[in-house]
Amino acid sequence: MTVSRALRDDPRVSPEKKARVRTAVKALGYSRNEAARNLRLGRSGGLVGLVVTNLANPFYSQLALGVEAVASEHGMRVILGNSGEDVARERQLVHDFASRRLDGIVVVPVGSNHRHLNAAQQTGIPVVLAASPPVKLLADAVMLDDFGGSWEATHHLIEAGHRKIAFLGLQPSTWTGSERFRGYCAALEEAGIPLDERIVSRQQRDVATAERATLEMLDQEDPPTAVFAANNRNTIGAYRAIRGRRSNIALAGFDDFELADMLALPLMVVKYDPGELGRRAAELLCDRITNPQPQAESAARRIVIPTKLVEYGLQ
Amino acid sequence: MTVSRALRDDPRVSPEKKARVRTAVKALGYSRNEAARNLRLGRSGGLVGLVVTNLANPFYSQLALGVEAVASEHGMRVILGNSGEDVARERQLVHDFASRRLDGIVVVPVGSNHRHLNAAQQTGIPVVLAASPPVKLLADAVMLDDFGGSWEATHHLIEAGHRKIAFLGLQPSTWTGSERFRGYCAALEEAGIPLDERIVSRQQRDVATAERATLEMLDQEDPPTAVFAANNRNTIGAYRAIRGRRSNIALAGFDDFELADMLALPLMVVKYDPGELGRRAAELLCDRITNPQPQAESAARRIVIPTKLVEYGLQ
DNA sequence: CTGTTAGCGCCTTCAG
DNA sequence: CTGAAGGCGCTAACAG
Repeated sequence: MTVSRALRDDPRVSPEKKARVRTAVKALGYSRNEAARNLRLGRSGGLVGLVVTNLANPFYSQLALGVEAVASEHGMRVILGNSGEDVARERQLVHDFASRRLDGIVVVPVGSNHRHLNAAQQTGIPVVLAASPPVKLLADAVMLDDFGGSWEATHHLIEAGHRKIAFLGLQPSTWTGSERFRGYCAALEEAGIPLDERIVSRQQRDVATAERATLEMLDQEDPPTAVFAANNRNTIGAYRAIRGRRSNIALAGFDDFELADMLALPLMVVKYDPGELGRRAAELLCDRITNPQPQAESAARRIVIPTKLVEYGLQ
Repeated sequence: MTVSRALRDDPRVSPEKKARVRTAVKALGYSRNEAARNLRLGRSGGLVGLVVTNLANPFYSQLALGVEAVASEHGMRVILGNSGEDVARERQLVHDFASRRLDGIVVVPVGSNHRHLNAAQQTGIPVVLAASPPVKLLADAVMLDDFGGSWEATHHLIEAGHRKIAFLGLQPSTWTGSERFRGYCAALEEAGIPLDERIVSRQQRDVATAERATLEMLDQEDPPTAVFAANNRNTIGAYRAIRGRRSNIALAGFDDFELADMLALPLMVVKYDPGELGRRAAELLCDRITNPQPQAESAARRIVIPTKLVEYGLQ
């Protein structure tokens, strides 16, 4: 008992006894069981969970770095979960995090069904979404200007004279997949260009499939003169295809990426700071953790990270 | 009690009752407190710590992904710590992990002083090093063939006729910084080429400084005809410099990276799988966790990941 | 098949 | 200033 008190620096223990405790602790190699302590104190160990779909994608690793940085500033650590684009795995991770009684969770959701997040939230754990707004859920979220960025890039291609602009995208069921396509469609519509389904492909999740999809389009009898790719995987896949075919059609893509400015063909990207996405999400989360409020009373917050169109010239 | 049993799938509970429990659990949003469970079972929370220097570098994010994957297979989660190349922060992270009683720690150490790891190990937590061997420490480690890879790349440049080959590297105090330089030196020595300190620069940790260092070399009166860069940051920095100057000197670098094969100048890289590094490290760690042995009795294990020289042609 | 007892390591509360 | 009692949420071992 006295040791317990000494270790947490209780003023009721005399300084000399504290010193004796310290030396004994060091000699015996004792260290307090934080898990038991936290159980008794009814609090969790200063841990936040982070669920991303694919850490190998620089977008997510930069986001993770941002979350880690802010969490660290608040004295918290981050538990990492990689869902690998698998909804079941995401659900499992969130459930695991909830039963570990983490202090909060940041999720970049795979799909559009967020019921499993609801369950976690019900247990009193704050949840913040990144890159996608909550569905049937009252939760804070940090998002990108998906629509605006896509619209701007497509609009720019149109202004440059293109009328046959292909779209390479993520699955329509995802928020970003849908919003970025919507931005593309809106820009076409404003210019009076009808949507041509033959040059729209929306199922690519990696570079290889994006490259294949682009090659198929290039091989059509009436190929596009430009491509808008909805994320960095699609942009890089499209670049590989275009470059491989020695084609010189224009390319624009959502997401900036390393070496984008050093490629052999000009490229336009919708740029933003993925780290900022992570930082803002972690800030919202830490705020919820330190100022817990009844869900009903406080409205869910939304933060939108702006995007910027950047043109990389010929290197 | 019955719920407790049902949840852990005890055969003594009837299937139909289990079903009732499941629905009730779902309805109430209950989830078992893993901390309390672990406390009772006398085991720790199934968490391993991972300390990396910079998650924004794809090398580390791929490594982290590998660690996460293997840890997951073993039913463990990963706590992430980004040291940001700061030794003090690394020490702090390791100490924090130790007092949280994690089941194990994977560290990519910043410096060459590993005393703080010793302290963690003393508390009975297995430690595995990645990318660098332990110093004054009995611990498992997974490493790259730093020397061999660097030797091979430099040797290849020499065989191509180069005699003035610059070296761009990490700080000499780090293991990789030292080993990769040693490989470079050995290849030069075998070819009877004296080391020219004017074209050796060993302090670059990021792309910007690497680019600057390369530019300085290119501006020398007797510039190198080739560059060997000791990691992906230096290679990309060197590429930017060379391309920016419209120079066409040869470039080789340790680490493969995305789009390396799509650049406008040919490039040679020392390729290996960073994910494999993480996976093997996590495997060693999980083995230590499941088969705990007195330190003294079991020798520290070493795994070396092979490298392969790859030439990317002109795109 | 289900309930009771006891205790994991710690801390709060109340006596000494 | 220090100790004893009780309990955080869970489960192994033993009844019933």
